[in-house]
Amino acid sequence: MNSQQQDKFTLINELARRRGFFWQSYEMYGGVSGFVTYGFLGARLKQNIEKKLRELFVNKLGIMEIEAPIIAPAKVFEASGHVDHFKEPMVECLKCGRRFRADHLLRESGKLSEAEAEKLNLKELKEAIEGHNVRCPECKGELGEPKYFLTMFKTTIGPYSEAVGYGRPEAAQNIFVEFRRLYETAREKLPFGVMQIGHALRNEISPRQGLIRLREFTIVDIEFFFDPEEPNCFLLKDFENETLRLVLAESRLRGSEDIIEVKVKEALEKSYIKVPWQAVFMTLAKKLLMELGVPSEKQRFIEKLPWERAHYSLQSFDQEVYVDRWGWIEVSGHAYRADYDLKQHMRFSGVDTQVFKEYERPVEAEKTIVKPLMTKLGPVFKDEAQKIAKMLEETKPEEVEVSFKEKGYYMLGEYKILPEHVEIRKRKVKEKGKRFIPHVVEPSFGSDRLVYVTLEYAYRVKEDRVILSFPRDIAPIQVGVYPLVSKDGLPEKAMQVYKMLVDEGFMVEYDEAGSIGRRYARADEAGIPLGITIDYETIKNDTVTIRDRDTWKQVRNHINVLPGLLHKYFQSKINFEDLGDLVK
RNA sequence: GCGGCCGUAGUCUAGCCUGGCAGGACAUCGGCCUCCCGAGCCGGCGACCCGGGUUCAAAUCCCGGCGGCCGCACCA
Repeated sequence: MNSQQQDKFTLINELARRRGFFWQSYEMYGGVSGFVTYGFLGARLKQNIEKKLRELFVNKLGIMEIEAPIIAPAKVFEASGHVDHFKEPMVECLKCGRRFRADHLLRESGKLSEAEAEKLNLKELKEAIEGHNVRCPECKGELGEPKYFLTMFKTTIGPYSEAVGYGRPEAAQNIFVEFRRLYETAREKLPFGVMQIGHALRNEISPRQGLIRLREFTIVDIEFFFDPEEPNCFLLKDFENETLRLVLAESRLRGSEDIIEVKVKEALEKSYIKVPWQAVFMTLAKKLLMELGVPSEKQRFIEKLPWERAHYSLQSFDQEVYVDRWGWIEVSGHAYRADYDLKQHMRFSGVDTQVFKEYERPVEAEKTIVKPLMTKLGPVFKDEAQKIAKMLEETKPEEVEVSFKEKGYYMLGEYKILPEHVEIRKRKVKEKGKRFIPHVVEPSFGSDRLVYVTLEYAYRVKEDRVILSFPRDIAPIQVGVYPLVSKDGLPEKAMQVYKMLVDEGFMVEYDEAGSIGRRYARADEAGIPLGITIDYETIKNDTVTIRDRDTWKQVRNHINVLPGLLHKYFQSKINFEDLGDLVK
């Protein structure tokens, strides 16, 4: 195969394996799809990309970063809805053992529409398969019981099989389950954001797109909490004139994927994007990708259709980047999760996830209070009285009052509460504030996908040589140091320069193997932005040449000004031409 | 998960049809040479995806598995 005919995905995967950016894990045992190991260059590239995310969100926006376990007890993902939603119905042929998506068989057999088939539960699927006499499409054998294939990794915690745990399919839930403590740490003020960068696990049925779809991958989840009654974003004025390229759900429903280019301000005025904070995060995501080397015209935000959205989301945009092989692929998702998750965890755990917000001025209001009379509840409900009292406190008093008036009793779950069990009081109160569950917008990045698109957009071919033109602030190695030839004291001098730059905190590589041209070529392929060459002039006057990876131009300057200039260069405060006098 | 194609050093590949010592190129390492872009010379390391079968003998033929690519499906 000729390298010119291959697509960039293939070229990048080959280069990645050869130069040690990443490769498929467990090759020794035949390899397992969906798992990847980053080598020296790739691990550092990924760290540098994540460092940029931290600079952007943690340093500049004050979002708090946490690090929490990958394994969670089953309850967490039961509450979050993942146990119910993160699964596909499968059915196995009793004769040949092949497995199929149960709903797809029904759809393909022409008996049901896509929407109908998707709604069925296991029992209904079984009945539909039997009722329509659907058989194995391969061998016409009889089909067994439909079963769900759970796409979360399941395990047990400790030695007891009943202690079920799941590998997290997203890093978000850690933030929701720790909400109370995080809110306290944020000094009980809204809005505030929490970020987690970590591994997530999804047992994909058939992943085979390299870094694009993995079973274990790094996810960057940010949960940004705000008061739904005050959704305005104090950063909006900095971003309202930025443009976003959107593909709206309404136009997708009309069968068009046209991209509209709108200013953030307009997107909010026209309600294309429901929450201002979400628009701001989308803008930041766009800028981030540009800094990783993806031009804005190769990016778009596509609004998910209602049935494409995750179960927790009210509005979702996927940030997509155009790549050579697959066209548009998702690099980040922006979901408006509202109060879904905190509400669910409050329901399942019984822990109050509401926040209290003080009004500027107290509001006078008449309040109905249902006070449980323990002397009455105790004898009737015995040891359940405590629990009932607590449940009554969480019930809306008005509901109880209305029910007493209409029916003479109130059903609290399975408990029948009579008027004599409680005291209903009206009281004028000064409301000092309100209690509510914060809403949340979630920007979520796939770290591995960011690495991939960075590689693809850095990939260039110049005079038949491969160059990885990484933006200078994420290059895994910053500087190469080379003696022009390995004799006459040049290597010794080069080692001095190498050590000085290492001491200055740069990522430096020393190389004296082979011809100088070969070393430059190797460095270009590893994406090293600058090459410093020690030649015979260095011996005379302590000057070196500095070579630019992308243009192959060289400048010359004194060794002792290198540290200061290089620091400025890597902070993008000066350009290559400012590093010295142009050679030739 | 289904169908088609495929699997030989780090990479690309010859050999497979017709069974008989697995060869080359690039990369890499050591040496020589070398005053700025994968130069040259000498030398070294390094491979038949795994398992089973047929056979005196399997990279080669057969079966199964694993993995890859393409298409379908999936991607909450």
